[in-house]
Amino acid sequence: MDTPDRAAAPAAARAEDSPLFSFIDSLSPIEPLKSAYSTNSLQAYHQSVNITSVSSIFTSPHDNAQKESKLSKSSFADFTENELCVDATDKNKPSSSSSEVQLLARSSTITRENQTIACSVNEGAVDLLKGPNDMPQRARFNSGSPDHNTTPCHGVRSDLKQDKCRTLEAVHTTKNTLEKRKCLFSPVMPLLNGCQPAKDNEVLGCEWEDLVSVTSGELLAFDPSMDGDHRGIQLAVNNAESCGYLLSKLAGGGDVSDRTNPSASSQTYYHDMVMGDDKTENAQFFPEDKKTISSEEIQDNLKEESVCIPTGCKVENQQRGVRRRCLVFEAAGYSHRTLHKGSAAGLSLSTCKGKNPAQSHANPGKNPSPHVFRGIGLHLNALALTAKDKMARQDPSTTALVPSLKIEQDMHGNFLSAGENSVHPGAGLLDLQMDNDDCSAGGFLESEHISSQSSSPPKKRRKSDNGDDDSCKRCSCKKSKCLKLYCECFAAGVYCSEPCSCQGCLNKPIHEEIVLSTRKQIEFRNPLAFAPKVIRMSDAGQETQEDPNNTPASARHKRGCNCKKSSCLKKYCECYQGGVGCSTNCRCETCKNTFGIRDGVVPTENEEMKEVGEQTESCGKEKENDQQNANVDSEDHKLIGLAVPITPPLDLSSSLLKQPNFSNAKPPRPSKPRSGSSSRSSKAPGTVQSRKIAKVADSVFDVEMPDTSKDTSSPGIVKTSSPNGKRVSPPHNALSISPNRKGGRKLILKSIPSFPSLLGDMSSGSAVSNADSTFSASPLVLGPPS
DNA sequence: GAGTTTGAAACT
DNA sequence: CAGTTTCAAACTC
Repeated sequence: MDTPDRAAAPAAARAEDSPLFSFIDSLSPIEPLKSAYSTNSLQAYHQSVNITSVSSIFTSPHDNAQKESKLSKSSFADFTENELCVDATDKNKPSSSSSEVQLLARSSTITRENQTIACSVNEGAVDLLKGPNDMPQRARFNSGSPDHNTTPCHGVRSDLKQDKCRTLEAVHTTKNTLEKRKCLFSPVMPLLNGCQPAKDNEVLGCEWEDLVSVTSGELLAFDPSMDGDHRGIQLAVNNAESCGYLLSKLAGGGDVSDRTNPSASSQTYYHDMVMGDDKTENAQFFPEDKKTISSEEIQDNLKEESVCIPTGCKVENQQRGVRRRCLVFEAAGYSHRTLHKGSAAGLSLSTCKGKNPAQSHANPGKNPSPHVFRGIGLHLNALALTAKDKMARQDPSTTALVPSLKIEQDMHGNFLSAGENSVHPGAGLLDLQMDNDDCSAGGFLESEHISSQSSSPPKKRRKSDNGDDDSCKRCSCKKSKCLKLYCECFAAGVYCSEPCSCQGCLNKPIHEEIVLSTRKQIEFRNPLAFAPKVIRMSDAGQETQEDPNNTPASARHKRGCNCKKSSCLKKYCECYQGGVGCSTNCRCETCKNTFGIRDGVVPTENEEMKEVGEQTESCGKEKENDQQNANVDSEDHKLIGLAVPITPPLDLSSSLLKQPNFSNAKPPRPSKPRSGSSSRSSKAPGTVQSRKIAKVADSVFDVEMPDTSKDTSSPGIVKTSSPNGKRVSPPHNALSISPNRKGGRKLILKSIPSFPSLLGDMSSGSAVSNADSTFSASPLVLGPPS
């Protein structure tokens, strides 16, 4: 089976490529896309929107490039796999019985070429797996190469990574795709904001180049010769005008696409970015034959579980996801390769990439791009769970999935970060989180995919299959029907699966509508409900610089815990559970969180925690207001940084999409204002916190929200947060609506927006949404379910 | 494995 | 918005 497919697909792809190239150059390569879209049955409306927007806009090149790239990626992946498999001997793709095997074969073949890359990736991946949360990751990243870090591979297992990375340029393309997306966003952002063109140009140019190069690369990937073409394309793309145009179009793309949902425009955009790409990948890249094949293969994989792909229509989505993942991996590896190669041909690529990598390398913290990819800002919840899940995954296939998941995350992250990147370097922070979270996030994604795939209840998620972990445990809900946040699965945006011991569970693909509607409701009530519980700043430039170790500490619990008896030393404490130190948002009474004490609590023990250093800032000692303030600021900054990266997307989303949620979104319940441990909070929670918050808010806003947002600093925010010392800030509000909260929450808020975007992607996809974000977002965006 | 504890989530 | 109840995870035995 495979062989023929392979042959056909590659041939087609190549054929397209050359034309595509020309098209791209001329800016009129839509046809292929159409075909792809047409072929893709997924979401007709989404597609149409996407297509229209894209094609109509300029995107021809970009879109095409992106799509193509994606397609090419996927196709590459497939091809590579196939080819490799064949070459390697594993030809047995037959049933694709073992994608892994194939991968391995590939990897073996390719490995030589990309040894360096694979190694780096592997390292990162391995580390990640081991230490989802903490420093270890950083360390790994740090130790590794920033690039590696940037590579989405984190979550991915070494095997997979290697495979994919080795697989080829495909990897590179993937990465490029991400960058592209970023570029798109970034440019868009500036345009929207009317930000500096110059920077934009650079960024855009670079990014675009990357994108283009990527796309082209993807397309071309097969043929090295393509590089030259890419260059040409890149050049064309490079034009700021084009970029701006594209961006404007993208921004405005909603108009075109909007037809259905105005709010969806942004989403749509995202969809286009993600889904569209995927689709394109699938469709375009793969000729129909290929598609069918791919789907079949996927199904097979599904059976095997190695690949989590849903059957039927969903299959496409999953495939997308898979491919994305593949792409990501590929991209990561690819990028590395390119770097290593430093080939002249690579110039085009290198320039673009060069920057990214360079940035990343140069300033791990800074470089958003790389980091960005990783972290989407997905929900920590998912992270925790997912990470475990990932880990848990027994099947090798799972491993593959993991990577894919990461990829998706990365993708999302890219989107989110993209805008940010251009605007703020802070994106890196997000990335960091993502990094840490990657595993989880990836897992989450997987789970989703799986769940979707599995539409069968059992597959849902494998959080704890292995049982490794703790976090991955499955739920055992009895009364909530797994439709409340009580349910870990639901909270994580994952369908319940076999491992779950829940009763009367409605959190299954079968009840997707119910699930989505419920999600909507919950989100409506609390926009942050599905947001990550913990924000990690792993790499935040600042922190990183200070101490890699600090990372964990830097991470903060979004809402903050309200622990009374557990002293934040048990899993009852979300902060502790998330491996992060308590923040000013926490209302814990006797905080002894080893990851970082909040304030008030003296770190007798804390001292041990290196983190303390970091945290100390936050934990602070509110008592020492001044110092605290400074510290807080630092934290805030961290948070801000995180938020910032996300923000751009938000802006976009908010501006374009403006989901009802945001508007409606109320500030989530701020957790009760408990006096919180800190003496202070009880006494003058408002004052101290307010101060901090104000500062933070200011800084944040400064960074994030250039203009309007600052209003957030408005007293109102303080109020909300004040009582307990925690700040309650629903991300959503911050975004679109309100200026209510700011502070640390702002970060969250920003991140939130990202969700929607992601959702969009996911939503378009199959029933199963992605991770939390998808989940939360999807409903919002799609809105249908309710 | 059952029971208790805990704190978040949900409700009023 | 605050207080109470419900819930399921975390923990203990």
